[in-house]
Amino acid sequence: MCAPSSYARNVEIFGEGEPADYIYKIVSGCVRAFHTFDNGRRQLVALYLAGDIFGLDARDLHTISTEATAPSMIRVIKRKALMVRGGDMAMTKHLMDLTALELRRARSHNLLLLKGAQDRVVGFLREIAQSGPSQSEIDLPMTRRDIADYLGLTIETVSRTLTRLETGEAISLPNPWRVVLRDPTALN
Amino acid sequence: MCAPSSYARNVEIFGEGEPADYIYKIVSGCVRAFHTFDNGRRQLVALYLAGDIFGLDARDLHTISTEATAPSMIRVIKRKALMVRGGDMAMTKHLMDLTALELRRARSHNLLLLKGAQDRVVGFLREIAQSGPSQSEIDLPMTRRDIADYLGLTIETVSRTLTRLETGEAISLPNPWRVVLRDPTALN
DNA sequence: CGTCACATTGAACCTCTTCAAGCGCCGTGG
DNA sequence: CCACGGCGCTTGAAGAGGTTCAATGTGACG
Repeated sequence: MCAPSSYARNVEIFGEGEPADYIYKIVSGCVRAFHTFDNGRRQLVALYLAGDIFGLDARDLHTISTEATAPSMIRVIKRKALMVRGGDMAMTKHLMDLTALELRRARSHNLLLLKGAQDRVVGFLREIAQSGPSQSEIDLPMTRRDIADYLGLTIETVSRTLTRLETGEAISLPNPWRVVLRDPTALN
Repeated sequence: MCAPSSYARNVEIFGEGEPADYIYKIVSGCVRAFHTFDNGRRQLVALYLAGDIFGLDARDLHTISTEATAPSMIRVIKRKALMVRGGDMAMTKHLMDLTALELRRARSHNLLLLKGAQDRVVGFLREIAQSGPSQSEIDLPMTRRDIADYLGLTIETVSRTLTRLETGEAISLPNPWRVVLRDPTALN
């Protein structure tokens, strides 16, 4: 459709309240989707990785903001180019499936938010592992704050939980942005 | 489309894994949508009231179960009747808007789950108040367990929070299924 | 080499959960 | 008609898990 654009770390892709004229597909990198509260706190509602499509939540105005959490390549696609007059039914149906998928993801995220801190972190790791190329070597293209805001925890709890998993021989942390799953079954 | 059917309390409307051939519109009553875990615990992902439409989350198989929390009248509509061959674009677009709305609701529910117990209960009351006819008199067509499972709390905490709101003069509880908002502004 | 952003670690506090008991309502059956 | 039993709600006290506040550690970049 359109050549991918590149976004630097912490650069906004779209903001809450802006018209939703485009949808986005991540070629590489990572994007956070979040709400900002009055008190300055923010809550991530989703973390998108390579291959993910986002921007489908809105009817006409975006209800969330999005930023790159790491240098990213993102394909920007005009909505109107897809919903052509006369209607390509197959494409419309595909868009609806994608929205329904997004809904299921949001709900599975809900389930995660009701568990204890350890289960949340483990669930997060599984999530990221699935999206990545390797099942055992994960890299985290986001900060602890992003993870914490995504899981509804504090950065301290996330950090503590990761080190506890490491001392429990389940994972190892060569550096803060790299996780190696020692024993895939140990994440239970 | 079809005359509304009636469902008694705790009767299943559709179950996880069943084919998603229909969508549903509530005429009156209340429906819980939930996951059940291995340990028997369940988590409500949504509570639907009169006027709400549900069953849109699935591509082909339902990922959640639904039951009436109270005697309900529900209109059942065949999916195929809407997605007619050749395609009524306006209707398809409408379905997509509804799915996107559902996504936004799921996300706003996410936000609720990250707050303290009092904020969750208050948020829940506002939610129900908006769907009801009166802004100040709410009736709760579901049990404390439903509310607790919806908010990710225990029934004890829900109960305690409600009585604390009552002693704090914000609401009054003539009986367990009726809430009167004394001071709408006091819910802040 | 110093600074800044991010991550880690520790200790006190607070909220919600857990376990347990008691209450009120309503339908069933003697 | 009244007694009983079940179900749902309320209330209390002890315990666990996360948050908060504070200090330290570490790598990247000018």
